[in-house]
Amino acid sequence: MVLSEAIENYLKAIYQLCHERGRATTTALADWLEVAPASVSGMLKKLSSDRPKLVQYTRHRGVSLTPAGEKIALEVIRHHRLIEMYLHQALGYSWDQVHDEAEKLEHVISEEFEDRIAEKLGHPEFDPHGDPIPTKNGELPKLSCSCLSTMSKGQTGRVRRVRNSDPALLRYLAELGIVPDATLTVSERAPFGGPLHVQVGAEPGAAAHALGRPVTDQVFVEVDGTAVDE
Amino acid sequence: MVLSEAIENYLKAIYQLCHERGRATTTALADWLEVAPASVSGMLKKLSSDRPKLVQYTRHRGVSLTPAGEKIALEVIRHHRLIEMYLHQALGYSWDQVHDEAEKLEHVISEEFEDRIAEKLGHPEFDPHGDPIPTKNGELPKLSCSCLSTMSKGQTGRVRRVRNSDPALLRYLAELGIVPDATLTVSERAPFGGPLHVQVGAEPGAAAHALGRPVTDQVFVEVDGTAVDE
DNA sequence: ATTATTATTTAGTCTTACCTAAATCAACAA
DNA sequence: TTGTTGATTTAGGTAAGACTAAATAATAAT
Ligand SMILES: [Mn+2]
Ligand SMILES: [Mn+2]
Ligand SMILES: [Mn+2]
Ligand SMILES: [Mn+2]
Repeated sequence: MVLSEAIENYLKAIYQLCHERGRATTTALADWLEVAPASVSGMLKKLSSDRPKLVQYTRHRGVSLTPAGEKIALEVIRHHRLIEMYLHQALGYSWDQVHDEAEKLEHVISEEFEDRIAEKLGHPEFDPHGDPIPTKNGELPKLSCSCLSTMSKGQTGRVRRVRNSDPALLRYLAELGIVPDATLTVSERAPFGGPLHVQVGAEPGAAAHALGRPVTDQVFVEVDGTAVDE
Repeated sequence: MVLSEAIENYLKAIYQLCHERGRATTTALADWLEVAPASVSGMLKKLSSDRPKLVQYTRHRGVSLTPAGEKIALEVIRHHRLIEMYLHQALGYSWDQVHDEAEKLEHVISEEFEDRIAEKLGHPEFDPHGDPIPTKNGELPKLSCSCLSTMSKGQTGRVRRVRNSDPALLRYLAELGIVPDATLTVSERAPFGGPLHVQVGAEPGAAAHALGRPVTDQVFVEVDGTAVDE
């Protein structure tokens, strides 16, 4: 069963939408994949009538993945994130460059290639943006963290994940040192949705950066003292 | 101007056929690409009427590349051979595994990727089979060597290139140590197209391997003393 | 309970790249 | 010169996967 690039992208998109927004609708898929809604309808009809059944679809009611479909989606996501990590670590790509390249490569590499880069990287659990890399049997490392936008003054934490959105934003964050594993402290929080002031690094004297909501929404932090201590 | 995978494969095939057999005919292309001759006719008609013109084609008369077409063919070949080399050197693929993976990857990697792996490899001139890697401006390192089948008893030389054909044959040759840069001596030559006895390595006492014509036809050697000395 | 709006599907086309079967061309021998 | 034959092209068709425009269903507003 060899799937087209288009189908792999649909399965991946359905997976992501279901997990990030609870459900995958025709329009949301059309937006995500940058095709016309009518094209999505057509593809969903085809996918749900194909066997083995990869998606569960009822007209006007959105779509979800069957276990078989989810397995494939996770394989493609594993390819994507492993490739991103490899480009970053082994070939020196910056984290804002890796996505587009991975988007193409994910569909053409062999299992051999996947295994060898995973090996070279020491079987990483996360990609350069902090997104978890599914294992070969489709398990996802859990990561528990909260959005930087929700942190309050005085809280400290460690950056776990940055949403892989606009390359320019990623470059900006990298400049500030806001990358996975960095330590953050919220030193100030302006009222009425005003900017958040954030210190990067462990030193208490570090300069604070003022970050607006569009930025803090993209950053996820594991806040210190979240787990009960002692 | 972004070309489909199919078109890139046609251009590459036309290039290779013209250089290895003098001309590219419809049937030869159909064989090479494993499609029906009718499909080749259709594609050649399309390619030769597209602009910019990548091929020069007259019905019943074969096809050749225009300078623009040759430029693209060489870019794809550069991709292919660099990728083969990278898979071999950086990821530990054996030389019989690299071709199929490269055949897919060559169409999807970016210039960035090309540049970075070329850099990592130290801008190699040859791929794992000894095929020359075109430079970024489309120049091909020359390699002057002759087929092992044509060598006579007592001649010594250095393996330069092995035709990238059957993976099983490549594995066999690797076992014998017949890989680019190896030193060979023809110790015996049976008459009437009989096997060639070949010693691998520089030591005079090395065991000789008997190789049949189908094997020796695939191996190319730079024979010692070919150039006038003193 | 209607009406207006938005989301989604259906209908009808298009492009790319392949296929088979039938027609035609080119080259060579009789 | 005229067949014969192998190579090649044309004709007609399929399958993906996209699109636009028109129809319909679902949802929200009156
Ligand atoms: Mn993709
Ligand atoms: Mn990522
Ligand atoms: Mn190819
Ligand atoms: Mn090669």
